[in-house]
Amino acid sequence: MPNTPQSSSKKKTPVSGGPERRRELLDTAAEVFAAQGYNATTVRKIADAAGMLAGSLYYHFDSKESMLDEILSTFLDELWEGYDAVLDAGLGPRETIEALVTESFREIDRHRAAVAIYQKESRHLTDQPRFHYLTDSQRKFEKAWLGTLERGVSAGVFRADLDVRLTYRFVRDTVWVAASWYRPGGLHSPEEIARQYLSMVLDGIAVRT
Amino acid sequence: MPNTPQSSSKKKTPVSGGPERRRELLDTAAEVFAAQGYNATTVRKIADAAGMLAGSLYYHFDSKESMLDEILSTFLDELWEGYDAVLDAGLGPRETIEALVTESFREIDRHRAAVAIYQKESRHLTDQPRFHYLTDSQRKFEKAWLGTLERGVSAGVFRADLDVRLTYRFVRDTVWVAASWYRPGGLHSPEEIARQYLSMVLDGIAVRT
DNA sequence: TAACCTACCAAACACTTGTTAGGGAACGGG
DNA sequence: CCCGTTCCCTAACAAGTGTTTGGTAGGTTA
Repeated sequence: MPNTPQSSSKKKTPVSGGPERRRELLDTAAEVFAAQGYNATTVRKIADAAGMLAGSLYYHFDSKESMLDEILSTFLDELWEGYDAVLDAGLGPRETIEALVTESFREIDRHRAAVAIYQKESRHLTDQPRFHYLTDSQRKFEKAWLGTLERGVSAGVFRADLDVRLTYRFVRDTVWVAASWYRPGGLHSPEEIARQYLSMVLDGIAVRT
Repeated sequence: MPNTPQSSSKKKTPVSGGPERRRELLDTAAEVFAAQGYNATTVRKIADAAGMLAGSLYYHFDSKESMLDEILSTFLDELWEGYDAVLDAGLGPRETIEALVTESFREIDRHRAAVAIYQKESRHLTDQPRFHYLTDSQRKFEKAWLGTLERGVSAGVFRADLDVRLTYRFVRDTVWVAASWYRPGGLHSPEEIARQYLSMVLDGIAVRT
Protein backbone atom coordinates (compact mmCIF):
# COMPACT_ATOMS: atom_id res chain seq x y z
CA MET A 1 0.00 0.00 0.00
CA PRO A 2 2.00 2.94 -1.26
CA ASN A 3 -0.53 5.54 -0.22
CA THR A 4 -2.58 5.30 2.92
CA PRO A 5 -4.27 8.62 3.58
CA GLN A 6 -6.24 7.03 6.37
CA SER A 7 -3.10 6.75 8.43
CA SER A 8 -3.05 10.49 9.05
CA SER A 9 -3.01 11.91 12.53
CA LYS A 10 -6.63 12.99 12.27
CA LYS A 11 -8.78 11.71 15.06
CA LYS A 12 -11.45 9.39 13.79
CA THR A 13 -14.92 10.23 14.93
CA PRO A 14 -16.61 6.82 14.88
CA VAL A 15 -20.09 8.17 15.00
CA SER A 16 -19.58 11.40 13.11
CA GLY A 17 -22.18 14.06 13.62
CA GLY A 18 -23.34 15.10 10.17
CA PRO A 19 -22.62 18.82 9.75
CA GLU A 20 -19.73 18.64 12.16
CA ARG A 21 -17.47 16.94 9.65
CA ARG A 22 -18.45 19.58 7.15
CA ARG A 23 -17.22 22.41 9.37
CA GLU A 24 -14.14 20.42 10.15
CA LEU A 25 -13.31 20.16 6.46
CA LEU A 26 -14.08 23.82 5.88
CA ASP A 27 -11.72 24.76 8.67
CA THR A 28 -8.81 22.86 7.18
CA ALA A 29 -9.67 24.18 3.73
CA ALA A 30 -9.68 27.73 5.09
CA GLU A 31 -6.30 27.13 6.67
CA VAL A 32 -4.78 25.99 3.41
CA PHE A 33 -6.43 28.78 1.44
CA ALA A 34 -5.07 31.33 3.87
CA ALA A 35 -1.57 29.91 3.80
CA GLN A 36 -1.16 29.28 0.08
CA GLY A 37 -3.74 31.51 -1.53
CA TYR A 38 -6.95 30.30 -3.11
CA ASN A 39 -5.72 29.77 -6.64
CA ALA A 40 -2.48 28.17 -5.55
CA THR A 41 -4.42 25.72 -3.42
CA THR A 42 -5.37 22.55 -5.25
CA VAL A 43 -8.20 20.36 -4.08
CA ARG A 44 -5.64 17.62 -3.64
CA LYS A 45 -3.77 19.74 -1.10
CA ILE A 46 -6.96 20.30 0.83
CA ALA A 47 -7.77 16.61 0.71
CA ASP A 48 -4.25 15.85 1.85
CA ALA A 49 -4.57 18.12 4.84
CA ALA A 50 -7.90 16.51 5.65
CA GLY A 51 -6.51 13.01 5.33
CA MET A 52 -8.48 11.91 2.32
CA LEU A 53 -8.37 11.92 -1.48
CA ALA A 54 -9.36 14.73 -3.76
CA GLY A 55 -12.50 13.16 -5.13
CA SER A 56 -13.85 12.47 -1.68
CA LEU A 57 -14.27 16.16 -1.03
CA TYR A 58 -17.03 16.20 -3.59
CA TYR A 59 -19.18 14.09 -1.39
CA HIS A 60 -19.38 17.05 1.00
CA PHE A 61 -19.12 20.00 -1.38
CA ASP A 62 -20.00 20.41 -5.00
CA SER A 63 -17.03 22.53 -5.98
CA LYS A 64 -13.85 24.15 -4.73
CA GLU A 65 -15.48 27.53 -5.26
CA SER A 66 -18.43 26.66 -3.04
CA MET A 67 -16.01 25.88 -0.23
CA LEU A 68 -14.56 29.35 -0.55
CA ASP A 69 -18.06 30.74 -0.75
CA GLU A 70 -19.17 29.01 2.43
CA ILE A 71 -16.03 30.04 4.30
CA LEU A 72 -16.44 33.70 3.42
CA SER A 73 -20.18 33.96 3.86
CA THR A 74 -20.27 32.29 7.27
CA PHE A 75 -17.49 34.61 8.38
CA LEU A 76 -19.33 37.68 7.16
CA ASP A 77 -22.54 36.51 8.79
CA GLU A 78 -20.88 36.23 12.15
CA LEU A 79 -19.06 39.51 11.65
CA TRP A 80 -22.24 41.43 11.01
CA GLU A 81 -23.93 39.81 13.93
CA GLY A 82 -21.32 41.46 16.13
CA TYR A 83 -21.19 44.71 14.20
CA ASP A 84 -24.95 45.21 14.18
CA ALA A 85 -25.07 44.70 17.91
CA VAL A 86 -22.54 47.50 18.32
CA LEU A 87 -24.20 49.84 15.85
CA ASP A 88 -27.62 49.37 17.41
CA ALA A 89 -26.37 50.08 20.91
CA GLY A 90 -26.77 53.83 20.52
CA LEU A 91 -23.24 54.71 21.61
CA GLY A 92 -21.39 57.93 20.95
CA PRO A 93 -18.96 58.18 18.01
CA ARG A 94 -15.83 57.50 20.00
CA GLU A 95 -17.37 54.65 21.94
CA THR A 96 -18.71 53.17 18.71
CA ILE A 97 -15.27 53.22 17.12
CA GLU A 98 -13.79 51.64 20.21
CA ALA A 99 -16.41 48.92 20.22
CA LEU A 100 -16.04 48.28 16.49
CA VAL A 101 -12.28 47.94 16.76
CA THR A 102 -12.56 45.59 19.71
CA GLU A 103 -15.20 43.53 17.97
CA SER A 104 -13.01 43.39 14.85
CA PHE A 105 -10.08 41.95 16.73
CA ARG A 106 -12.37 39.38 18.29
CA GLU A 107 -13.50 38.35 14.82
CA ILE A 108 -9.90 38.16 13.66
CA ASP A 109 -9.23 35.93 16.64
CA ARG A 110 -12.11 33.65 15.74
CA HIS A 111 -11.83 33.69 11.96
CA ARG A 112 -8.18 34.35 11.34
CA ALA A 113 -8.03 32.20 8.21
CA ALA A 114 -11.24 33.55 6.72
CA VAL A 115 -10.10 37.12 7.27
CA ALA A 116 -6.78 36.43 5.59
CA ILE A 117 -8.54 34.88 2.63
CA TYR A 118 -10.95 37.78 2.42
CA GLN A 119 -8.11 40.27 2.33
CA LYS A 120 -6.19 38.48 -0.38
CA GLU A 121 -9.00 37.40 -2.66
CA SER A 122 -11.98 39.70 -2.20
CA ARG A 123 -10.77 42.23 -4.73
CA HIS A 124 -10.91 39.96 -7.73
CA LEU A 125 -13.82 37.89 -6.47
CA THR A 126 -16.23 40.80 -6.55
CA ASP A 127 -16.39 40.47 -10.33
CA GLN A 128 -18.12 37.12 -10.13
CA PRO A 129 -21.88 37.36 -9.54
CA ARG A 130 -21.67 34.59 -7.00
CA PHE A 131 -19.62 36.78 -4.70
CA HIS A 132 -21.56 39.97 -5.10
CA TYR A 133 -22.43 39.83 -1.45
CA LEU A 134 -18.83 40.79 -0.79
CA THR A 135 -19.45 44.13 -2.45
CA ASP A 136 -22.65 44.61 -0.49
CA SER A 137 -20.87 43.86 2.74
CA GLN A 138 -18.06 46.22 1.82
CA ARG A 139 -20.51 49.03 1.14
CA LYS A 140 -22.31 48.47 4.41
CA PHE A 141 -18.96 48.31 6.16
CA GLU A 142 -17.85 51.63 4.73
CA LYS A 143 -21.14 53.23 5.59
CA ALA A 144 -20.87 52.16 9.21
CA TRP A 145 -17.28 53.26 9.77
CA LEU A 146 -17.33 56.39 7.65
CA GLY A 147 -20.64 57.46 9.16
CA THR A 148 -19.34 57.05 12.68
CA LEU A 149 -16.20 59.01 11.87
CA GLU A 150 -18.20 61.85 10.35
CA ARG A 151 -20.49 61.86 13.34
CA GLY A 152 -17.40 62.15 15.50
CA VAL A 153 -16.06 65.07 13.53
CA SER A 154 -19.37 66.90 13.81
CA ALA A 155 -19.48 66.19 17.51
CA GLY A 156 -15.99 67.58 17.90
CA VAL A 157 -14.40 64.41 19.23
CA PHE A 158 -12.43 63.61 16.06
CA ARG A 159 -10.10 66.01 14.29
CA ALA A 160 -11.69 68.03 11.49
CA ASP A 161 -8.43 68.85 9.70
CA LEU A 162 -8.10 65.39 8.17
CA ASP A 163 -9.56 63.90 5.00
CA VAL A 164 -12.29 61.69 6.48
CA ARG A 165 -12.01 59.14 3.73
CA LEU A 166 -8.29 58.86 4.32
CA THR A 167 -8.95 58.46 8.02
CA TYR A 168 -11.45 55.74 7.27
CA ARG A 169 -9.02 53.72 5.20
CA PHE A 170 -6.36 54.33 7.80
CA VAL A 171 -8.42 52.94 10.67
CA ARG A 172 -9.90 50.13 8.62
CA ASP A 173 -6.55 48.91 7.33
CA THR A 174 -4.67 49.16 10.58
CA VAL A 175 -7.22 46.91 12.17
CA TRP A 176 -7.70 44.28 9.50
CA VAL A 177 -4.16 43.74 8.28
CA ALA A 178 -3.45 42.54 11.78
CA ALA A 179 -4.93 39.25 10.62
CA SER A 180 -1.81 38.68 8.55
CA TRP A 181 0.46 38.42 11.57
CA TYR A 182 -1.95 37.65 14.39
CA ARG A 183 -1.75 34.16 15.87
CA PRO A 184 -4.32 33.07 18.44
CA GLY A 185 -2.80 32.11 21.73
CA GLY A 186 -0.05 34.69 21.35
CA LEU A 187 1.22 37.18 23.89
CA HIS A 188 -1.74 39.52 23.77
CA SER A 189 -5.44 38.80 23.86
CA PRO A 190 -7.64 40.35 21.18
CA GLU A 191 -8.92 42.82 23.73
CA GLU A 192 -5.42 43.83 24.74
CA ILE A 193 -4.40 44.34 21.11
CA ALA A 194 -7.56 46.36 20.52
CA ARG A 195 -6.75 48.60 23.48
CA GLN A 196 -3.23 49.33 22.28
CA TYR A 197 -4.35 49.89 18.70
CA LEU A 198 -7.08 52.23 19.84
CA SER A 199 -4.58 54.12 21.95
CA MET A 200 -2.32 54.58 18.94
CA VAL A 201 -5.07 55.49 16.51
CA LEU A 202 -6.80 57.91 18.86
CA ASP A 203 -3.84 59.52 20.61
CA GLY A 204 -0.87 58.81 18.36
CA ILE A 205 2.49 57.30 19.12
CA ALA A 206 4.29 60.57 19.80
CA VAL A 207 4.78 61.89 23.29
CA ARG A 208 2.53 64.86 23.93
CA THR A 209 4.44 68.02 24.54
CA MET B 1 -7.28 35.93 -39.56
CA PRO B 2 -9.29 35.08 -36.46
CA ASN B 3 -6.68 36.31 -34.06
CA THR B 4 -4.57 39.36 -34.68
CA PRO B 5 -2.78 40.29 -31.49
CA GLN B 6 -0.78 42.88 -33.38
CA SER B 7 -3.87 45.00 -33.72
CA SER B 8 -3.74 46.01 -30.07
CA SER B 9 -3.61 49.62 -29.02
CA LYS B 10 0.05 49.33 -28.11
CA LYS B 11 2.26 51.88 -29.76
CA LYS B 12 4.77 50.23 -32.01
CA THR B 13 8.33 51.23 -31.40
CA PRO B 14 9.84 50.76 -34.84
CA VAL B 15 13.40 50.72 -33.68
CA SER B 16 12.98 49.20 -30.24
CA GLY B 17 15.83 49.73 -27.84
CA GLY B 18 16.75 46.34 -26.45
CA PRO B 19 16.14 46.46 -22.69
CA GLU B 20 13.35 48.97 -23.10
CA ARG B 21 10.92 46.39 -24.42
CA ARG B 22 11.89 44.17 -21.54
CA ARG B 23 10.83 46.75 -18.95
CA GLU B 24 7.71 47.42 -20.94
CA LEU B 25 6.74 43.77 -20.76
CA LEU B 26 7.60 43.57 -17.07
CA ASP B 27 5.37 46.55 -16.40
CA THR B 28 2.36 44.98 -18.04
CA ALA B 29 3.12 41.66 -16.36
CA ALA B 30 3.29 43.40 -12.98
CA GLU B 31 -0.05 45.05 -13.68
CA VAL B 32 -1.72 41.73 -14.40
CA PHE B 33 -0.04 40.04 -11.44
CA ALA B 34 -1.25 42.80 -9.15
CA ALA B 35 -4.79 42.69 -10.46
CA GLN B 36 -5.35 38.95 -10.67
CA GLY B 37 -2.76 37.49 -8.34
CA TYR B 38 0.35 35.66 -9.44
CA ASN B 39 -1.02 32.14 -9.53
CA ALA B 40 -4.27 33.15 -11.17
CA THR B 41 -2.33 34.92 -13.89
CA THR B 42 -1.55 32.71 -16.86
CA VAL B 43 1.26 33.50 -19.23
CA ARG B 44 -1.36 33.73 -21.93
CA LYS B 45 -3.07 36.57 -20.07
CA ILE B 46 0.20 38.43 -19.81
CA ALA B 47 0.90 37.86 -23.48
CA ASP B 48 -2.62 39.03 -24.29
CA ALA B 49 -2.12 42.25 -22.37
CA ALA B 50 1.17 42.75 -24.15
CA GLY B 51 -0.32 42.08 -27.57
CA MET B 52 1.53 38.88 -28.35
CA LEU B 53 1.31 35.12 -27.93
CA ALA B 54 2.27 33.14 -24.87
CA GLY B 55 5.32 31.48 -26.33
CA SER B 56 6.79 34.78 -27.44
CA LEU B 57 7.33 35.82 -23.87
CA TYR B 58 10.00 33.16 -23.61
CA TYR B 59 12.17 35.04 -26.01
CA HIS B 60 12.53 37.74 -23.34
CA PHE B 61 12.26 35.72 -20.13
CA ASP B 62 13.02 32.14 -19.33
CA SER B 63 10.06 31.53 -17.05
CA LYS B 64 6.99 33.08 -15.53
CA GLU B 65 8.70 32.89 -12.16
CA SER B 66 11.70 34.86 -13.36
CA MET B 67 9.35 37.67 -14.39
CA LEU B 68 8.02 37.80 -10.86
CA ASP B 69 11.56 37.63 -9.56
CA GLU B 70 12.72 40.53 -11.67
CA ILE B 71 9.69 42.64 -10.78
CA LEU B 72 10.18 42.18 -7.06
CA SER B 73 13.95 42.48 -6.98
CA THR B 74 14.10 45.68 -9.01
CA PHE B 75 11.45 47.15 -6.76
CA LEU B 76 13.35 46.23 -3.62
CA ASP B 77 16.58 47.57 -5.07
CA GLU B 78 15.04 50.96 -5.70
CA LEU B 79 13.32 50.90 -2.32
CA TRP B 80 16.55 50.36 -0.43
CA GLU B 81 18.28 53.00 -2.44
CA GLY B 82 15.81 55.48 -0.97
CA TYR B 83 15.73 53.94 2.50
CA ASP B 84 19.51 53.82 2.85
CA ALA B 85 19.75 57.46 1.91
CA VAL B 86 17.34 58.30 4.73
CA LEU B 87 18.99 56.04 7.28
CA ASP B 88 22.45 57.41 6.52
CA ALA B 89 21.36 61.01 6.88
CA GLY B 90 21.87 61.03 10.63
CA LEU B 91 18.44 62.35 11.49
CA GLY B 92 16.68 62.12 14.84
CA PRO B 93 14.15 59.33 15.48
CA ARG B 94 11.07 61.34 14.69
CA GLU B 95 12.57 62.89 11.58
CA THR B 96 13.74 59.47 10.43
CA ILE B 97 10.25 58.03 10.78
CA GLU B 98 8.81 60.97 8.91
CA ALA B 99 11.34 60.57 6.12
CA LEU B 100 10.80 56.81 5.92
CA VAL B 101 7.05 57.21 5.68
CA THR B 102 7.34 59.85 3.00
CA GLU B 103 9.84 57.78 1.06
CA SER B 104 7.55 54.77 1.36
CA PHE B 105 4.62 56.59 -0.19
CA ARG B 106 6.88 57.73 -3.00
CA GLU B 107 7.84 54.12 -3.67
CA ILE B 108 4.21 53.11 -3.61
CA ASP B 109 3.56 55.83 -6.13
CA ARG B 110 6.32 54.58 -8.38
CA HIS B 111 5.91 50.84 -7.91
CA ARG B 112 2.24 50.42 -7.07
CA ALA B 113 1.91 47.09 -8.86
CA ALA B 114 5.11 45.63 -7.45
CA VAL B 115 4.12 46.63 -3.93
CA ALA B 116 0.71 45.01 -4.32
CA ILE B 117 2.32 41.83 -5.58
CA TYR B 118 4.81 41.86 -2.76
CA GLN B 119 2.06 42.15 -0.19
CA LYS B 120 -0.01 39.35 -1.59
CA GLU B 121 2.67 36.85 -2.49
CA SER B 122 5.73 37.45 -0.36
CA ARG B 123 4.53 35.28 2.49
CA HIS B 124 4.47 32.03 0.59
CA LEU B 125 7.35 32.94 -1.70
CA THR B 126 9.86 33.09 1.12
CA ASP B 127 9.87 29.29 1.24
CA GLN B 128 11.49 29.02 -2.16
CA PRO B 129 15.27 29.50 -2.11
CA ARG B 130 15.05 31.70 -5.14
CA PHE B 131 13.17 34.32 -3.16
CA HIS B 132 15.21 34.21 -0.01
CA TYR B 133 16.21 37.80 -0.61
CA LEU B 134 12.68 38.70 0.38
CA THR B 135 13.35 37.41 3.88
CA ASP B 136 16.65 39.28 4.00
CA SER B 137 14.95 42.48 2.96
CA GLN B 138 12.20 41.93 5.49
CA ARG B 139 14.74 41.49 8.26
CA LYS B 140 16.64 44.59 7.27
CA PHE B 141 13.35 46.44 7.04
CA GLU B 142 12.32 45.45 10.53
CA LYS B 143 15.70 46.35 11.93
CA ALA B 144 15.51 49.83 10.44
CA TRP B 145 11.99 50.66 11.59
CA LEU B 146 12.09 48.91 14.94
CA GLY B 147 15.50 50.39 15.72
CA THR B 148 14.30 53.89 14.95
CA LEU B 149 11.21 53.42 17.09
CA GLU B 150 13.26 52.15 20.02
CA ARG B 151 15.66 55.02 19.61
CA GLY B 152 12.67 57.33 19.75
CA VAL B 153 11.36 55.75 22.94
CA SER B 154 14.75 56.10 24.60
CA ALA B 155 14.95 59.70 23.48
CA GLY B 156 11.53 60.38 24.92
CA VAL B 157 9.87 61.40 21.68
CA PHE B 158 7.77 58.24 21.30
CA ARG B 159 5.47 56.82 23.96
CA ALA B 160 7.02 54.22 26.24
CA ASP B 161 3.74 52.65 27.36
CA LEU B 162 3.23 50.76 24.11
CA ASP B 163 4.54 47.41 22.94
CA VAL B 164 7.23 48.52 20.50
CA ARG B 165 6.77 45.51 18.27
CA LEU B 166 3.06 46.21 18.06
CA THR B 167 3.82 49.80 17.22
CA TYR B 168 6.19 48.68 14.51
CA ARG B 169 3.61 46.48 12.83
CA PHE B 170 1.07 49.25 13.22
CA VAL B 171 3.18 51.86 11.46
CA ARG B 172 4.46 49.44 8.85
CA ASP B 173 1.03 48.16 7.91
CA THR B 174 -0.72 51.50 7.84
CA VAL B 175 1.81 52.70 5.34
CA TRP B 176 2.08 49.75 3.02
CA VAL B 177 -1.51 48.61 2.74
CA ALA B 178 -2.15 51.97 1.19
CA ALA B 179 -0.84 50.40 -2.00
CA SER B 180 -4.05 48.41 -2.23
CA TRP B 181 -6.21 51.46 -2.76
CA TYR B 182 -3.74 54.10 -3.92
CA ARG B 183 -4.01 55.17 -7.53
CA PRO B 184 -1.40 57.51 -9.02
CA GLY B 185 -2.82 60.74 -10.28
CA GLY B 186 -5.48 60.76 -7.59
CA LEU B 187 -6.57 63.60 -5.38
CA HIS B 188 -3.53 63.63 -3.13
CA SER B 189 0.13 63.48 -3.98
CA PRO B 190 2.29 60.90 -2.21
CA GLU B 191 3.75 63.65 -0.08
CA GLU B 192 0.32 64.91 0.92
CA ILE B 193 -0.80 61.42 1.87
CA ALA B 194 2.40 60.93 3.84
CA ARG B 195 1.78 64.16 5.73
CA GLN B 196 -1.75 63.17 6.74
CA TYR B 197 -0.72 59.65 7.64
CA LEU B 198 2.13 60.95 9.77
CA SER B 199 -0.23 63.34 11.47
CA MET B 200 -2.56 60.50 12.34
CA VAL B 201 0.13 58.07 13.44
CA LEU B 202 2.02 60.61 15.51
CA ASP B 203 -0.80 62.65 17.00
CA GLY B 204 -3.87 60.44 16.65
CA ILE B 205 -7.26 61.15 15.19
CA ALA B 206 -8.91 62.26 18.43
CA VAL B 207 -9.22 65.90 19.36
CA ARG B 208 -6.84 66.82 22.13
CA THR B 209 -8.59 67.86 25.25
C1' DT C 1 22.90 40.35 -52.45
C1' DA C 2 24.07 37.55 -48.56
C1' DA C 3 24.46 36.72 -43.88
C1' DC C 4 22.68 37.90 -39.52
C1' DC C 5 19.95 39.40 -35.66
C1' DT C 6 15.74 40.68 -33.40
C1' DA C 7 11.15 39.76 -32.12
C1' DC C 8 7.56 37.37 -32.85
C1' DC C 9 4.09 33.28 -34.40
C1' DA C 10 2.31 28.39 -34.82
C1' DA C 11 1.92 24.16 -32.94
C1' DA C 12 2.79 21.06 -30.03
C1' DC C 13 4.65 18.90 -25.40
C1' DA C 14 4.00 16.86 -20.64
C1' DC C 15 1.78 17.87 -16.72
C1' DT C 16 -1.63 19.62 -13.44
C1' DT C 17 -6.08 21.16 -12.68
C1' DG C 18 -11.18 20.63 -10.95
C1' DT C 19 -14.55 17.33 -11.40
C1' DT C 20 -17.23 12.94 -12.18
C1' DA C 21 -18.72 7.97 -12.16
C1' DG C 22 -18.87 3.72 -10.09
C1' DG C 23 -17.80 0.86 -6.37
C1' DG C 24 -17.21 -0.75 -1.69
C1' DA C 25 -16.51 -1.00 3.43
C1' DA C 26 -18.69 -0.06 7.78
C1' DC C 27 -22.76 0.28 10.36
C1' DG C 28 -27.51 0.63 12.09
C1' DG C 29 -32.50 -0.54 11.75
C1' DG C 30 -36.13 -3.79 10.23
C1' DC D 1 -29.87 -11.31 7.02
C1' DC D 2 -30.95 -7.72 3.93
C1' DC D 3 -31.46 -2.71 3.07
C1' DG D 4 -30.18 1.85 3.10
C1' DT D 5 -27.12 5.41 4.46
C1' DT D 6 -22.79 7.47 5.23
C1' DC D 7 -18.32 8.28 3.81
C1' DC D 8 -14.59 7.41 1.39
C1' DC D 9 -11.56 5.28 -2.61
C1' DT D 10 -10.17 4.17 -7.45
C1' DA D 11 -9.77 5.67 -11.87
C1' DA D 12 -10.55 8.34 -15.23
C1' DC D 13 -12.11 12.77 -17.89
C1' DA D 14 -11.48 17.28 -20.46
C1' DA D 15 -9.69 21.64 -19.98
C1' DG D 16 -6.03 24.49 -18.94
C1' DT D 17 -1.21 25.05 -17.42
C1' DG D 18 3.97 26.57 -18.27
C1' DT D 19 7.27 25.65 -21.59
C1' DT D 20 9.83 24.11 -25.96
C1' DT D 21 10.83 23.73 -30.76
C1' DG D 22 11.10 25.22 -35.32
C1' DG D 23 9.95 28.62 -38.42
C1' DT D 24 9.74 33.42 -40.43
C1' DA D 25 9.06 38.51 -41.51
C1' DG D 26 11.64 42.53 -41.39
C1' DG D 27 15.42 45.31 -40.44
C1' DT D 28 20.65 45.98 -40.08
C1' DT D 29 25.24 45.14 -41.42
C1' DA D 30 28.91 43.80 -44.64
